[in-house]
Amino acid sequence: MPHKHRQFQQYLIRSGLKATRQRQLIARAFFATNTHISAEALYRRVSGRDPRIGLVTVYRTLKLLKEAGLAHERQFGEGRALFEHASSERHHDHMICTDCGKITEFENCKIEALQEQVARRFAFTLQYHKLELYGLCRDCRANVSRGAGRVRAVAAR
Amino acid sequence: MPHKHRQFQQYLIRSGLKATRQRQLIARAFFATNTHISAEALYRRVSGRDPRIGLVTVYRTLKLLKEAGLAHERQFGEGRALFEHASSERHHDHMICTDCGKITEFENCKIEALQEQVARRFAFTLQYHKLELYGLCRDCRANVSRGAGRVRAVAAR
DNA sequence: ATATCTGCAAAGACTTTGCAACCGC
DNA sequence: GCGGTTGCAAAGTCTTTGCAGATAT
Repeated sequence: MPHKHRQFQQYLIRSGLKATRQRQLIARAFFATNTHISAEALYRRVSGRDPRIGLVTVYRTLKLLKEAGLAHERQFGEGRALFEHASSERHHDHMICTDCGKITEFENCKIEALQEQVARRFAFTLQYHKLELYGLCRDCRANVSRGAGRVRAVAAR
Repeated sequence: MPHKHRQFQQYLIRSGLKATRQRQLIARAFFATNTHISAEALYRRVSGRDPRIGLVTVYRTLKLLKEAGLAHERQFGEGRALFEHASSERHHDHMICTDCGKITEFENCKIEALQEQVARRFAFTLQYHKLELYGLCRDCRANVSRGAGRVRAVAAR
């Protein structure tokens, strides 16, 4: 997807910033992911291609990607932040497996409408919301019910 | 409310732990709050009564309160954790003012039912969820529309 | 050429842990 | 007295910042 990468380049130019080798590499690695990724995990990926890149630069580039509107930062109650593509996708919420850590996205208009309703009742001006469902994903549920020796499949972190 | 305090005492005894002066003071101060409070803020409150108490002891006592089922720890995307009474209250969600930080609790069965429905559709076994609505509370909304020089009323932190 | 970047190390915010002195029971 | 506790300091985790040398335009 060179499209997002071009958007990033344009953002850099527009802002008088430089399209350095590191930024290109980090942005490309980020756009190549299709799930939520931590700064640390992204750092490990780019380290494979250029071991001299620092974790700090990854943090700084993720910040730029957010400013460019190309990345969202999410806090799922664990310590660290996870980043996902922003692009043109619509709003969505998350379902997080407490066993393997897998994150699934979903959206539900009815829930959103009810949220608006609740806010109205409290004379609250809704700006944004966060809805996270925690539980066992299909696979982990199967493993548990099978009583299998669960291997905690830790996702790329 | 000496009731919760007694529950805590009983939990300590049952667990072979000691009801020290510090624990009693911290628990009492916690039960005396009626809102969400950070470890730091609670520490400042007990410091007023006994300046020799350490922040570490506050953290440790909050952990005990959680284990006793008397406190819940919440992460609202900011850095630090906030603690609230658990007691016998039913599940509820939160509405957080992005201006003054005020936290309002609410519950809505219809939303909960829809969450179950979403989970079912993904063959996901729901364990718990987190729903947070962010926006302007009634007061801050009024201030903004009035164009008043907003004073960011920072809650006890 | 020069203003921006990088990477290191260090700092910062929040929370936990190691340890010697201390104190309920 | 014994074993749990405290408070200090130190460590740990995640993220940001200061700075001298490096680099894009």
